[in-house]
Amino acid sequence: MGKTIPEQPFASRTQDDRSTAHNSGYNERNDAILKAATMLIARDGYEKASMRAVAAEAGVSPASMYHYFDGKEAMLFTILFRAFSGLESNLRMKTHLVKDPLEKIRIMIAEHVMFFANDMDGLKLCSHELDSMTGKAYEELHRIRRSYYHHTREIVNDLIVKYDLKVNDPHVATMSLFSSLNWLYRWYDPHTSNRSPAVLGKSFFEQFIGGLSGSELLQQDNGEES
Amino acid sequence: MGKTIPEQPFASRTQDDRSTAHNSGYNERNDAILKAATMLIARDGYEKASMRAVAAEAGVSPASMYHYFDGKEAMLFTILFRAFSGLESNLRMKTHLVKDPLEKIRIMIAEHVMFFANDMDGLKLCSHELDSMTGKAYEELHRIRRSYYHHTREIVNDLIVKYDLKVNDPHVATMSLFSSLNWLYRWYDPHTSNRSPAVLGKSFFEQFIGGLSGSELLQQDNGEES
DNA sequence: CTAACACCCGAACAAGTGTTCGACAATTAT
DNA sequence: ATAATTGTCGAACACTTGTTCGGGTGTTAG
Repeated sequence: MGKTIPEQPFASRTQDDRSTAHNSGYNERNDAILKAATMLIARDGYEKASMRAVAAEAGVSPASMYHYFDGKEAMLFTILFRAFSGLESNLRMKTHLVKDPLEKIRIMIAEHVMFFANDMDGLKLCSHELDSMTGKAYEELHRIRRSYYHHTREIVNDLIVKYDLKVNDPHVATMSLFSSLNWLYRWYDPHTSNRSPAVLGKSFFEQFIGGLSGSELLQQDNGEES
Repeated sequence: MGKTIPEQPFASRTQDDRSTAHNSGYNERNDAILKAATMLIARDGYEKASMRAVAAEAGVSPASMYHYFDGKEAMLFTILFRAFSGLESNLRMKTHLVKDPLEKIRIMIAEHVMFFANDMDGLKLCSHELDSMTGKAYEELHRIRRSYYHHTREIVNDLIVKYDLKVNDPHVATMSLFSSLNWLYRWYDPHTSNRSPAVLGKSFFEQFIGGLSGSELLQQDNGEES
């Protein structure tokens, strides 16, 4: 019941102020901790992955972790912040010069799947552990997430307008697309599967467009409301 | 690291042997505990929802809980078992007499959404807390889940054969459908939304069929492989 | 040389965890 | 009435949790 973290400020940038141009060893240890934490939280969940276990995996003492991070939640925040903002800025970059919304949404799906393949654990945490955050840290991550959604949603809107699609419910369609992408971590492992990320992305793309366009199988009664 | 639960047998039936036809008060308390546990685990997660909190919510002392359940994991098992097997048996029942696979898949989707609307917390746990289970209990739940998938997958296969659909990847299509359904708890609340479960189910159905059928938007080059 | 600073850790702390034990009341069976 | 069983709980146990404290290194700055 009692909130452990009252209302931490949570500096937005993940790059730490502590690295003062000298001392190259700092970021190595910092990243080692983040890498260990990402792996263990992805495997065991945020609550079950203890600081001691993360410290052991990173080859550091538990006490030393607090030299790099303010606490456990701040650690998860850094992981999620990097993943979320990487996802969003990558989308912005890759679609910036593209005009056709059909091509834009194709790129968005392909890039998301690729991003997942390159950082499975990180994306799993984005899908599974966002609720472990509280307060302003949660709100900031949620903001980035919403921005990612809005960006995608605008592409979908342009798509509908340009190709004059009769879409039943654009919001449900967009949420279904995100569902497919966010659920990936439950069944798809690019290192094991015979489906490459590129092929999987293509399947998602075609299904999404087909779902938007509708099917000739459903032409028995059209546009009937009470 | 040490496994708290070595390899519990986990009797398959959730109805307890303790109710010997008399004593009507037993099941009341039993269900009150399960209801409290479902709510708190859905809200706080399995690890964070403590036995003491569940006991307080159910109006029972922590010690009394062990008169009804062997432990915390056994409690979650009962919740998940009821939800999973309810979902599966309901699907089997509702599609048993139906012939057309198109109608079958329509029913499957509608029933799943309805099932979710009637037990949001329970279905959330199915999507979010299955990994909290271990050993044979996990395997048993996983078995039911797989059975649910296989049942759905067979309908999809029949659908493809009967309507001669050119589906790129049936497995990916089916997983996308499950993604949409399992991701529901992240964004849809039937008590708040203006979309009724029936309407939402219809949208899902049409999108899924459209995704299977493909779109005329994608006819620029067809069937080209290296 | 001295002071400052980043870095690191063993040990401890307070709080919380799931679970068990023993005792007491209430109900049921004989 | 007596015995047995069921239900209930306060108190405690053993353990883990995130975190802090004090005191160490080793390196750099003045």
